[in-house]
Amino acid sequence: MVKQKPAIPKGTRDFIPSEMANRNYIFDTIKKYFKLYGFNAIETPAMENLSTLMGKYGEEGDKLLFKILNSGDFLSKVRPEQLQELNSAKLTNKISEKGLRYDLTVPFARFVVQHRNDLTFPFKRYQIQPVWRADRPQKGRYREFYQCDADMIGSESLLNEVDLVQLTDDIFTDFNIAVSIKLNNRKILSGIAELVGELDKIIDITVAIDKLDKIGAEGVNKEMAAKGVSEKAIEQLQPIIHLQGTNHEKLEKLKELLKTSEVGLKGVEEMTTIFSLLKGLEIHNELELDLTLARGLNYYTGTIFEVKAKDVQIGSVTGGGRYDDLTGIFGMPDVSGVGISYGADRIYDVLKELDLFPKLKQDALQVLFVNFGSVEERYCLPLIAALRKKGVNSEIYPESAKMKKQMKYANSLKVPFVVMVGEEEMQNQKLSIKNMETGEQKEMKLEELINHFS
RNA sequence: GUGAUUGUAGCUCAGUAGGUUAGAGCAUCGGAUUGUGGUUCCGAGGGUCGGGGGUUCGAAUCCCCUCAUUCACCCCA
Repeated sequence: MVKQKPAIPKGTRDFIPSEMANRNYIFDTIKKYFKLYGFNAIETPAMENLSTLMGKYGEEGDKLLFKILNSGDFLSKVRPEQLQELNSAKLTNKISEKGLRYDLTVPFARFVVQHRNDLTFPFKRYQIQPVWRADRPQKGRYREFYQCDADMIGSESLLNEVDLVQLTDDIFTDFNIAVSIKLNNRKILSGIAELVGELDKIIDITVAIDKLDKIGAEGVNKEMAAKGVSEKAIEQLQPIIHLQGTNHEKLEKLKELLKTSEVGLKGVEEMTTIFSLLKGLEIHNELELDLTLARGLNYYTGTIFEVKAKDVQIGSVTGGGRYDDLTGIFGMPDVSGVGISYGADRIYDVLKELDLFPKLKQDALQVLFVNFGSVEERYCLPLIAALRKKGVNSEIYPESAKMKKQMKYANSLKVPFVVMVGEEEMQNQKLSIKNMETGEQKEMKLEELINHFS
């Protein structure tokens, strides 16, 4: 037999118990706040019909979808000349009709339309599940990762945006991660594009402006020119690229700059409202209107969010925004929603790098019974059952192995107490109990041991 | 998709001006110690040197191809 090297697909990971404890800490914390803000849990399947997923994430996103081969003889419906053509895109349509979900928002939109009769609007849901992207993995980027989404749908109120900012602030404050919460508005971006007469280049412009920190103003201008943005437009964009000051000051200037654009002004108005509402609240993290924030996902139409950890070099840990008509394509038009997605895996990386995981209390094994043989086993089983009934995690070592081996096992599992019941203890109706931390050993009755844990 | 990086034991890595049977630490198993762990000492098992081809008397080491890895860009959580 050929030995096979154990391996898992690129960009995926296993989690050992100690890592799971930390991951659960993240999920539990996020879940706690989701509930606190009135969101209810739902789940959707790992796979969706490709027709549901395709075309929602932009050209790049479509490429990154994991597609599932049809079951059975998937080539039976393909004509030989179609195979000859060697056109992957065309052939894919014939042999694959399902794919792994790319995010939780689009499946959620599908879910809302499909279950509209069972839901009360405005509807608030949270969803913590893995998503898959056929990206090239690198630091903080995985092919399978968990998103923790909170969305509200069926309400245009900007109170929802304010709520999501507060939620985000609460969550990262709890994690003790200093973050910068960046806000922008697609309407403002549209207004800017309209202003300079390059409506179709809006994505190119924002992507270029997004690189301001990295390549400088001159680099940004060069990139825009390379993408075919006219010289005049670039000239007009300069005051926007160099926009500075407080959020309030920026909005005031934008109001002036965008006075000829209806959409633009609407966006400025929305952001002004949001910032003004937030002003009356206690927010612990940095809050910034960031015009360079673009977000590639196609479906955003209003406010967009992004959260970056201040002390760790990693992609954004959270992102989201408002989508005015994501449900329209599934047959339920004019329903606005807004949502946000926390990247559990990146939050994990940040917490780990900053060494911020709390010392978790031991919820694993608390008591191990040493196994001395078949007579002793029989004697111990009811004692263990009694301990378990009292909620004490206990077990007996499954074989009557050497004492040293059993103690070593207890030690590596960090079991706080080891119970020894041999001939002598059975006669005295007592248990020898060793405290593995101090090394102390005492004789006591079962009740005394139980009391120790209550 | 583009550009780099690295591939040697289960894990982390030494070892290259080409030269006998390829090493260490950790982990595992056994013993010192047949009812006492985390310290110590002794010992054992475990390797197609990522794969294929080439150069050479001789390749982990040099050359070519290939696969994988990690990182950056793009994009994103």
